[in-house]
Amino acid sequence: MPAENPAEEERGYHHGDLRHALIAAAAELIEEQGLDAVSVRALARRLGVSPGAPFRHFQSRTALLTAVAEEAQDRLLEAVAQARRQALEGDPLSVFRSIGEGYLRWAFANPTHFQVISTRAVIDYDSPALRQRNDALRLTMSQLMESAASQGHLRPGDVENYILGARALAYGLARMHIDGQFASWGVDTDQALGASVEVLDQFIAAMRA
Amino acid sequence: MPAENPAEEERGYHHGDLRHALIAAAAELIEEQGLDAVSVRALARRLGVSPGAPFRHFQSRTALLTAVAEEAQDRLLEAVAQARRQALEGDPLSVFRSIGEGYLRWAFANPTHFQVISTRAVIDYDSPALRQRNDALRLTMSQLMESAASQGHLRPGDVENYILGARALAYGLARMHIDGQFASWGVDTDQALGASVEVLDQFIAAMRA
DNA sequence: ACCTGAACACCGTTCAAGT
DNA sequence: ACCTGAACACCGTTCAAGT
Repeated sequence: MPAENPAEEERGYHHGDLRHALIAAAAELIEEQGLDAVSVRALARRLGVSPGAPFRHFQSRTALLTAVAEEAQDRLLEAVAQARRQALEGDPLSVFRSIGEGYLRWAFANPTHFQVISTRAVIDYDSPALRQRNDALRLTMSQLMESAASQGHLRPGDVENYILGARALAYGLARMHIDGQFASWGVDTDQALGASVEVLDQFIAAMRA
Repeated sequence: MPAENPAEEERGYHHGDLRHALIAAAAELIEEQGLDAVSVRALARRLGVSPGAPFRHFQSRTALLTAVAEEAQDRLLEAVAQARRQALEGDPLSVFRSIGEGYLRWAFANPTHFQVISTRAVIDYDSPALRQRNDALRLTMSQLMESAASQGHLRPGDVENYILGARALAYGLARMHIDGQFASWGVDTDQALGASVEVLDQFIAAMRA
């Protein structure tokens, strides 16, 4: 974070923090017009630099989108962490439920960013940063499940399967939303989040001992 | 299916069934090199026609890929139907489990085609053909769940939530695979199908009364 | 009826040359 | 150190003109 922070408005900035400006502009464009609209050239145009300039800061379009994904994943994990803090009172399984709901709320509120995080082929999955953050979430889920199991709150069955299943359930619901599949499921777009949370609730209830 | 069926090999076919040839070539290219490699121009080159020729048969690249998706969805539904036939003996919930396994097996065996079916932005989701086939699968799931419920095999809870949840679970597992997320889950690619079927098993067991 | 081939407005990426 | 601007090899799509 250097001291320079030139006004992006009006004309006339040709230097400055192009790297971060690119990430921010990409995040904006994704929100406004979807992933496909994010071309390196369009970003360069938006920031008033030449088509080749972004490549001083990112190896490729994929590398740029990976940086966007890392930022988005940070916000997702923040949302999950906040959901966890607000749910301190309950037993492990209801905390688990709360972080699932936080995950779903964020994904439904930020569909295109969720898409960037989750879609391979658009980002570089070998990114250590992405992997670390993903591991952090998995660890949180594991700990909650393990303590639910050791406190006898969990139905018989392999704990790893419950963790992976819960993750796949939330991931599936979020992707069904961004892939536009709730419509063909008889669920209106504005009811999709509510329906998803209900589903999550019921499946976690089914996991209880 | 017209009588003409010119040899695609060697040189020299400029007419023929270009429409179906395009769909077949697209399916091949998807399998060989992934979705991104499927450009209209590359297909035209492969079939020895000019860049504009495909547009006599499809409005757009999206329309072409939608046709590919319809074919792929047919094969997926066939796989599911076959799984159902082979599982006639059991109670409704174990039939349900079998079609889930059939779904997963197909998705894991045909990842790029599953991607084409499921990814909006690449195909036209308003396609009536796609919607009809999707409805057919949903109806099958509904019937099995309803009869499981009426025979008292199902745990208390809203039946619709179980159906949507089961679908989201299978969809999520399949998409986690094509999105390359099992690696960061500590599951090798060649174990992903087995792990997914186990998860499905355990969740269906949890739904039992 | 179907196809060609040129054209238009885009891409991602590279690289000499400028400051 | 960072950026420009031209260049290369691609796209999807349109459309007159050919057969």
